[in-house]
Amino acid sequence: MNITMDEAIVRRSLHDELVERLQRLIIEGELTPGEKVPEKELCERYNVSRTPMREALKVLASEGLVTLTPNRGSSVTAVTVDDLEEVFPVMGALEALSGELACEKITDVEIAAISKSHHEMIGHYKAKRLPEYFAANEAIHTAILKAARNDTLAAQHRMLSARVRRARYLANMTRERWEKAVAEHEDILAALEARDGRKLGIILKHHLRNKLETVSEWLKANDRG
Amino acid sequence: MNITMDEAIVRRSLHDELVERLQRLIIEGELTPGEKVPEKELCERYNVSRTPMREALKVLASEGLVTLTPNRGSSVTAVTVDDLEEVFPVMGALEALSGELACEKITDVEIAAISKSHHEMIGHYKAKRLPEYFAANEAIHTAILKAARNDTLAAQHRMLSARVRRARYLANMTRERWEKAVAEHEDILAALEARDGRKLGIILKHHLRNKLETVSEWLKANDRG
DNA sequence: TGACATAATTTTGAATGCAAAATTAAATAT
DNA sequence: ATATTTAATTTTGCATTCAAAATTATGTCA
Repeated sequence: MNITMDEAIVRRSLHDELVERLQRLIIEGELTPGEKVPEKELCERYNVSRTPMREALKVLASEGLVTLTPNRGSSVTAVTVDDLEEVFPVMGALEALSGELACEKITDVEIAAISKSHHEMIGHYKAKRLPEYFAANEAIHTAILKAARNDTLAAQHRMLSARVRRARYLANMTRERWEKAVAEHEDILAALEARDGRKLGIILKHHLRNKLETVSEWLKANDRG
Repeated sequence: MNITMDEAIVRRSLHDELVERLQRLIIEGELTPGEKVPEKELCERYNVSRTPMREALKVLASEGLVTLTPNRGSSVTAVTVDDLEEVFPVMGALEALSGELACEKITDVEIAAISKSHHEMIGHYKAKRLPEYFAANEAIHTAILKAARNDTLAAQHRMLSARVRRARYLANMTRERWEKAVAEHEDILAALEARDGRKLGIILKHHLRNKLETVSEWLKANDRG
């Protein structure tokens, strides 16, 4: 066998592991939208048989990352502007809810941690370190979601965010947008510290809408879909 | 073979068909919460092999209807009060959004259809025909969701509603609650006809909260969770 | 008899095998 | 040469098989 085994899987159920790995491949763009999923190739790469691979693909399909066409396999779902305009309102509703719930339940310790991430993020912004900025940003949103203490909410959000994260990776922000996003984050932290759930919900929804605009402008410019 | 074949499947992909059938089994309570899913039995019943059955179970697991435990198979996820209290806020947010979007996009024809269902529902209420009432009720909510023109939203809602519908089946309403629900439906129709999205969103969220109370009271009374 | 160990059985997870469908390649006719 | 069959190949969906893990049954000894 002439296969590189260095990516072979060891722990827990294969299909579960595969779901995660394929998700990453799609989100990070190694598998590009519209492309047919090379089932056989992936099986060889991860050194698994088709059974767990196909199980994983079924799960990804139910999450909307992959599209199954009867008798002709699976392809990576394309991210179109239309698609994003569907997903974002739903995510917006979920984020708003997460903000409201978080304010009810968040602890001082958690707020402190978010505040820390926030200031780190500002530092990365000022130094124009985009990847680190993104990481801190994501940490904040994840922390808010976690503070909402609702696994169902978190799961739904995670599913949708997988569908758009890919797009977010590609679209880079203009100077003004970035500035605006940072300003919004100041409001987010303030609302959180004031435990003003309604306000936080509204801000998060707006914040997301701005992201949508960034991304969908980019998509329209670099049309492919 | 000593198996009744009358439930055997013919059309489209087996796993897809199975997802639907198992969902029904769970929602309608033939498979009860906590119970281990009798994989082999179900395979025989539907006359399929374990491969598509397991694919279907993986999908249901990602939707939260069943729980997979490594090396010891799948069991029907139990609906506890805690669980419901997680799911309902999320559904509430989605329903509110569906109300808002529906008001923006709904056609006069669709409103007329909903109005018709509404009046039928009132008829069933007055005649105390509970099952027919439920059916008309569901038709209305489905129509609103459809009018929102957002497949992502519909899909998310459908997933969550599967998790609670089962509970709704069991819990029957008191006279006052029923009356209240009908009154709320008058408001729903009115907001829809006025195309007042914000208002409809709020009403739908309240409406759902009342449902939660009905169901969770029942669950607490008949505790099994 | 009851606690523990050991063997038989069942269940589970995943690989392999096989037939039908789809795709590609080759061949024939126009 | 181009369109149209026809044949070969690949891919897909599902059944079957197999090994490992878990469960149950049986046996042993205090």
